[in-house]
Amino acid sequence: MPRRSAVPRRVPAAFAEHAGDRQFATTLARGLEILRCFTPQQPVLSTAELAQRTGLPKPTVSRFTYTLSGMGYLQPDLPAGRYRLGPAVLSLGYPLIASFAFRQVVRPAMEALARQVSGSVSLGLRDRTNMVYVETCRSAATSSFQLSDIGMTHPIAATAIGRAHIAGCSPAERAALLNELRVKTPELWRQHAASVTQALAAFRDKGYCVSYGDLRPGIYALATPIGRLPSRELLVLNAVSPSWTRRAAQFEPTLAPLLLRCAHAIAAQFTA
Amino acid sequence: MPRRSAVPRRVPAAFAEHAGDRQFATTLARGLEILRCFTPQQPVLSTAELAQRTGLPKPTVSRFTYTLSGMGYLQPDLPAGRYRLGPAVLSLGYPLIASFAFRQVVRPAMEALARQVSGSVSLGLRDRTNMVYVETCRSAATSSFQLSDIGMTHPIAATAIGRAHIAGCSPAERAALLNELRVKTPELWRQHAASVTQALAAFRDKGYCVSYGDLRPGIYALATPIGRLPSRELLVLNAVSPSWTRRAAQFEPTLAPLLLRCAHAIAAQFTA
DNA sequence: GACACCGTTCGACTATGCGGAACGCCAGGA
DNA sequence: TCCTGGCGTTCCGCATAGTCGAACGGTGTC
Repeated sequence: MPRRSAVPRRVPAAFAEHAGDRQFATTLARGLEILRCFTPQQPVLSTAELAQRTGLPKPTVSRFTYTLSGMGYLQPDLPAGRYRLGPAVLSLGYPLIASFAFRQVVRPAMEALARQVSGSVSLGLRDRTNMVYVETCRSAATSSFQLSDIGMTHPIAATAIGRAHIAGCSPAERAALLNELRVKTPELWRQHAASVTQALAAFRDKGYCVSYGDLRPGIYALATPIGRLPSRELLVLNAVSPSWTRRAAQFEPTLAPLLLRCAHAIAAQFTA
Repeated sequence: MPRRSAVPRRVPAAFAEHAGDRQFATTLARGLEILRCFTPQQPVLSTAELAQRTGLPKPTVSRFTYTLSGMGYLQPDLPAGRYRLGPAVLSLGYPLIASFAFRQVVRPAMEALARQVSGSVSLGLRDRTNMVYVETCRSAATSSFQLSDIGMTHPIAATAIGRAHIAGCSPAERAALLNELRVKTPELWRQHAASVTQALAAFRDKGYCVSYGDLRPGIYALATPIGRLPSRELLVLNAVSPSWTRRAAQFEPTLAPLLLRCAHAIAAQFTA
């Protein structure tokens, strides 16, 4: 009688919120979660590793890797049973990235700023509680600790670019966003709520936001909102630089004017 | 008594080949097919349009858009019931694009070539029967007919970059690839088989491949293979330019040396 | 050669996804 | 104001597509 049917489906923690949501296509979400497991640090993953990261049983992972490989989103790697992302994942983003025609135009200004700050300079958009880079320029000397590049994401609350986004929102948007951060990322919110409040106050005076190693120790960043795309999304510019810990006091005075000048240049080319 | 159960699941043509394949996760594949419907020309799609393009019934599409929106891959657009790609689609490609560190290094050489040819210059990798751009540079004056950019795909058989890929393959790889093209894209193969054969012969003499408007009338292109990435994938360089129809005879003599010089420069930085 | 680990295959079970039909909404026209 | 047509979502019974424990085969190690 202890009917085996009681085996509860091992729901990955990430989708707990959708339990009982008949509208939510679990299989689709789980499959996409496979693709999300890969990182620059772990570009090749085995079935067992994917199973561990997603919380799915091995046979399920196996079926997904089979399907995703067939569609080009994964590529089998040697030794057998290991997978890398396939070039097809880039083609998913193409229609979106092609709609950002301004990227070509503003690159020189961003490259110049990247050289000036000896770091990386990016344009980002919001995705739920994250900022996603849609364009990135790096100075030749950038330490390759974590490579900034198109598609990189950072939590809004913990970063200068995220705080600048909040600052650039309308009051209504801002209220909704802050609430979303509080509810959906309580841990990050607890850590950074104070810095966020402070950043918003500072923004009113100075026109930019900062992060002094909030995401990663020793990495300092500045950011400022630029304007709205035709699709109404808010575009934000940042400049990130390591190695200012020894002269922290010089960081803002030196770089903030450069950032703001670049932002204005970009905004000008925008409306033009 | 005409039991309704006979209702055959309306299988989208794209997955006909997987009918009865228990290993293939149809729901995942269908959901991803939704994302593939978007193009630069049609960046916003309604439920009805998605249903039409995928061949799926409206309620199914609705469930997928709900799921994909929740995950950030789609963004609801106004008026209600319309969708755009969300920034999260870019984050799927990040781990892959970050692994192409060479992009930063070779950009200047590519930009120079793009200016020289008054067109676009790209680096591409193979995805099944297509080439996918992993980096693109455009001259300022590029006619924006179809915007080359990261993630853009082109069929192998119909393009210079695809033919150059074939030329750069080992004999065993080439045999397998040509067979795959014949089987999986019979229509394209029929149209371009002769040009492919010709291109391979020409490659042995000259070291590059051409396409004189094979994909789109009036668009001429050159391409040459560069070398293997650490992951063993073959990297290929192309240069595309419109507006040479009036001086077709000048196209190759003028641009081919520039392309080859750029390719060698890139290859050098590679092995270094 | 035994063992440990891993990835895939098998198969029974049923929860999950499916999709026709109904519903509610909105815009345009009479 | 009331139709009408088109669209997107919701509903809900059905059965199929997904699930996952267990078994299997392959590989590397001691």
